[in-house]
Amino acid sequence: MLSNKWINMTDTLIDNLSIDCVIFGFDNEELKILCIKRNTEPDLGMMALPGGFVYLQEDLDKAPARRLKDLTGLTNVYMKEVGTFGNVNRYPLRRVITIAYYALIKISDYVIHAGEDAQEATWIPVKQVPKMVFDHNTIFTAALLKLRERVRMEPIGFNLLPEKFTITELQTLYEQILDTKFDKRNFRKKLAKMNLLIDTNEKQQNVSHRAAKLYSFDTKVYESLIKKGFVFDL
Amino acid sequence: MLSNKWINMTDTLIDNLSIDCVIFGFDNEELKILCIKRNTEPDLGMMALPGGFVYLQEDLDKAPARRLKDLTGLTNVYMKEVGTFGNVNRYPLRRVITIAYYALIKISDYVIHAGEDAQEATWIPVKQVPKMVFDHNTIFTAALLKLRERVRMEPIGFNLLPEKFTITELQTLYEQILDTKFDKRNFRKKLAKMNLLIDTNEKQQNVSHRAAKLYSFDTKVYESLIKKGFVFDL
DNA sequence: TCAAAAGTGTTGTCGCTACACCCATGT
DNA sequence: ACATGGGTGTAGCGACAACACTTTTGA
Repeated sequence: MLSNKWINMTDTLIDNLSIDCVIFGFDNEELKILCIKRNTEPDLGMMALPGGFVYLQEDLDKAPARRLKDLTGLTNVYMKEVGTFGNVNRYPLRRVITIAYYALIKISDYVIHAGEDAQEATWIPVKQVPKMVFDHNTIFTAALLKLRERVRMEPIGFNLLPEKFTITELQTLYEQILDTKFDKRNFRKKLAKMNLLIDTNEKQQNVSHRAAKLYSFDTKVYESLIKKGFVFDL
Repeated sequence: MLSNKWINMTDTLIDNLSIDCVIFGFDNEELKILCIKRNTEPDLGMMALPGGFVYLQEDLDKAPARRLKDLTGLTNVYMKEVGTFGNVNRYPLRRVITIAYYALIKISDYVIHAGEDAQEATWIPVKQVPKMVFDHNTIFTAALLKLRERVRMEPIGFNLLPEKFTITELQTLYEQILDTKFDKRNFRKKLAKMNLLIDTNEKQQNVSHRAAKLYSFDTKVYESLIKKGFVFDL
């Protein structure tokens, strides 16, 4: 056991080890990630993934959760490791390796909590991500690949959609993530077989066409599907 | 760009960042990993995964390759990242986070090069892995899960089998990795459809039963299968 | 001639894909 | 009434699992 009896190390940052977050969100049209403008040197003002350093007395996976909370106000967010990026010269000032994570959040939740962070954070469609600092484009690409891989193993839509959503929204989400098109009828059939959706008996409001039914996820079924390593091929 | 013009940093180790390797091998009967007895404190003499620290001037993924070469004499080995292990107290002396990798090697190759390393390295069946130091059992379990996941995406058998092998050996390998049994006929049928095997026109020697044909992998087909993200479900 | 593993086909079931029309709602 | 997306069923095909016997070889 480490002890901080003699020296208070709680606020000490490890300066050769950082974390970066690829935060995915879905606005019912496009899959997006949250980018910031750097407010420190080097490359002040350039676009970047939100990231930061790890405290000496902080478990590694707590660091991205902390960063995410600072930025969005959200806690208990779905978050997975993407991988490690450790080329010698990836960071210009000194040797820093970074651990990348991706997070899935509901944009609607984020909107409520926005503005707590001073940095300009913006949602950028994954198909229009600009040149970012350091190796952040590489990290982003790796994160998107991981998401595509994972989406077949776990019913991830759960984390990106609002509490109540239409089946078309769910289908659009999967089409955006996997960059494909699905047949509407087949999609609904497969989904139906999973017993994953609960009919809320509500409908869309104020749409200029037939209003779609709103559904929510059945958390129980969701948990058990994950547990048995279900393959979620849509 | 970092410069080592003024200080020679080539031999400087980063002391809060280590790598650990889960090295898988297959002896035509069981799936095994290579473990060592620690020859340094702490926990001298206990079983551990081979690992080490990273040089300041070394790309992160070069470190496990270097460690593997020191231990086995092998280069150009199939190697993938497992993940990062960074709990505050995982290493007793100080805060060290570790990046774990898994490697797939042909045991037959290893035997030839054995003995170059002073540490006692032993092959241990994955079903009989003992208590190891620190969080190495957690790392091993994560690596095995990754391997099981990956084995469905890439024809990994390639890396674990000798140049020439029988179909039964290949089947046994997959059964060992996934901890299941397959039907012999169905296994062979699916395999045949992939065009992945080349008949070497040779047979087993000195077996006290009907000798099996020896096959080798068709590297071309293998590459193209990987490229198109083939799902290798057996 | 026995033991031990190699090798080989068929059948039923299930899941997948492809495909086109009517329905509800707001303007 | 029209424009817009919501919602529904069927048929053919291919993939998969289950299943048992004959062949080769060495002892």
